[in-house]
Amino acid sequence: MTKPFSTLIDVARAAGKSVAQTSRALRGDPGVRPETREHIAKVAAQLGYRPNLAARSLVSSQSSIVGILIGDPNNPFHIELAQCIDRALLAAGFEPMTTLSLSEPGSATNEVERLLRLRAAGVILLANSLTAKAIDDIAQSLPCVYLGSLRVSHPQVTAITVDDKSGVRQAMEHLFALGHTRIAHLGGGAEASARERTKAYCEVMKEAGLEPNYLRGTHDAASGRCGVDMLFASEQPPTAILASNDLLALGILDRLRGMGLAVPEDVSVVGFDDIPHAGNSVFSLTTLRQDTQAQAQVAVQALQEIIDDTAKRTRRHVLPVELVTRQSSGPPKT
Amino acid sequence: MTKPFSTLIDVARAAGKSVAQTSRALRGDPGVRPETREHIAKVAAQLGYRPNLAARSLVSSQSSIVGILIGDPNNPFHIELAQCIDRALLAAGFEPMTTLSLSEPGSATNEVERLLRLRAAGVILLANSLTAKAIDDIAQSLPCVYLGSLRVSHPQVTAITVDDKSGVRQAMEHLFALGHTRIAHLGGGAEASARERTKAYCEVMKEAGLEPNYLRGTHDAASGRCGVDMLFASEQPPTAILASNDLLALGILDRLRGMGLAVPEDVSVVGFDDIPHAGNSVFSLTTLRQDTQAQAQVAVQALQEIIDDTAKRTRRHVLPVELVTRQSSGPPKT
DNA sequence: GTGAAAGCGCTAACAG
DNA sequence: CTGTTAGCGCTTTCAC
Repeated sequence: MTKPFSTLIDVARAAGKSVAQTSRALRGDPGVRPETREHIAKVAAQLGYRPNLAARSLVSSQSSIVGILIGDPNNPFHIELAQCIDRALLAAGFEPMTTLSLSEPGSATNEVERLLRLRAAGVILLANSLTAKAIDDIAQSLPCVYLGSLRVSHPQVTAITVDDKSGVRQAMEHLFALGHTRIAHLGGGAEASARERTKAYCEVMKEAGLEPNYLRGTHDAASGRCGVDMLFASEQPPTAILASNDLLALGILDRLRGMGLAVPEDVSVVGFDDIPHAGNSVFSLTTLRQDTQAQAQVAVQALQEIIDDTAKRTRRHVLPVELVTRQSSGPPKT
Repeated sequence: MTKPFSTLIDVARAAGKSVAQTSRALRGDPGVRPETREHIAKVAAQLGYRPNLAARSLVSSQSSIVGILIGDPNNPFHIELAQCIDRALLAAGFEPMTTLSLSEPGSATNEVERLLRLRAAGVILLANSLTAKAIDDIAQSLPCVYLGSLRVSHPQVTAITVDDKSGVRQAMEHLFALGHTRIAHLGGGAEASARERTKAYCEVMKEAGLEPNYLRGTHDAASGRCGVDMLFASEQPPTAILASNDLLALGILDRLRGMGLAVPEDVSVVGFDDIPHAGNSVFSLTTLRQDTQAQAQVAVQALQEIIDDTAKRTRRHVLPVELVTRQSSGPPKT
């Protein structure tokens, strides 16, 4: 157990070549004769040689590790997105390093600190409810791409955003077309995308000459249940509810059912994200689908550009969303 | 941007001390005068010094990175478990590195290869459906702890197992007590824990003088739906179904509802894991709760022991499960 | 094409 | 308690 790994020197010696040439050969550097390269490769394989990433990182003063900071691990949508990013990162030659334990306060800072110590190549932030200042700080200390809406006031951070406004509009027009007017909205927490959606809801309602009726909670099922209780405490309950995300919508569906209200007969519900569960026939949730693949692709490419310092002026990428109509929405009873 | 990070030498120079002493001070090594330590710490903080983990790893020839290989990222239970492990690892001074993209074939091997290049301290495998041989190979190349059942024939791998047998027995006794005799079972895929549960089901049925009636699929909702179709194609459908995990159970519930069957009036359903969704009133699933915290704790401690080479003979840890009774189980109709 | 040699930032003996 | 020094494994000039 004294020397479990063979080194470049071992390989060089065994191949009868110099370390320099061995290094070049193994890395695919052009300046090596094909037969030499092949020979070295064979010897390396034989010795079970594995490059020591730490040594490589030390000499090049940066590693290929890229952190993925998941905003909410309990949200299947974040997991799906993270998976796509993981894959895209791998394809681009990075070492993805996902962090799940972002629940504790200040852990994002801790996580970034760890990435900094690792001399990570960059970090991808998934819809974290971080303050704009915190995101700025991170972006300043290492290449960073943020997925999710971001207040326009922060142009120095590269953000991949989904078109929240258009999504909300699609959903609302769907409900209007169905004949709804008493449309309530349950919003999310501190994430900028939650704010955007709530804002868009208010806009659309006002445009239609209707009074916005909304509450803000957090992006989880519990908040959805709670929201229903509050919404239905009024004497003029809504006939449709637009949720800021699917988890919230699932909570709404759950409570509605618990109260003996039928969906969509008594109340229509629309979500946002299209998480896997949403398609279940128990829920069959009408929702707004995001293209996670595309988001991941764009995010990784944007990160690469920041790292290469070839970042274009386009520091904001907006991707479309698409309405998926299922059983949870229908015409109002009256 | 030529030198974004200050080094130990910078700190030493600024503090008027030697690198050795600076290193010791910053690491909390005993041989440093308190005031010296403080002074160095202050200077380091001032300079925004961050130890280069790569350099540290290089000289000590191993890093503190520990990989977490999630078996199925789409299973909330795995995510929850991974989160607990992440936290436990962090608390033990390791750098957790979770991998989500384990869906592709052979990716576990790739992932391990990456960890090896990183000279990772170890790896924790979450209920992967890896072959016994693959797990053995991994365990041989770096410290490894497996969470989930493992065939007894592989004593060289340290495994943290939940008491599947006792869990199944609890569930079955609950159903027996309710009056069920036509109890079917939907099993999981290649993971050893799935096999264990199916095996236990058969045992208990036979003990009760009943004929086992089961199908095996995979640990996901789709498989559950499909299983229901097959189970109810017979002229003597079951009055209760024991699912190998909650995802499967959720799929069962979903299809049952789609077929117009009431739960638990027409059919009782019991799951395994107690994922967050299981408690929703839409599902209200009777299931077997696992103590993820405890599992994580034990896993990290076991890993530590392997690394320190103080591993005891106890290479197998079995943790209890507890039946949580909810609305999805009740007496049969007849 | 190829090789020799100079470090990357840090820890761990070894001396004082 | 403190400082000097020798590498850890690798990439990278710079010669040949």
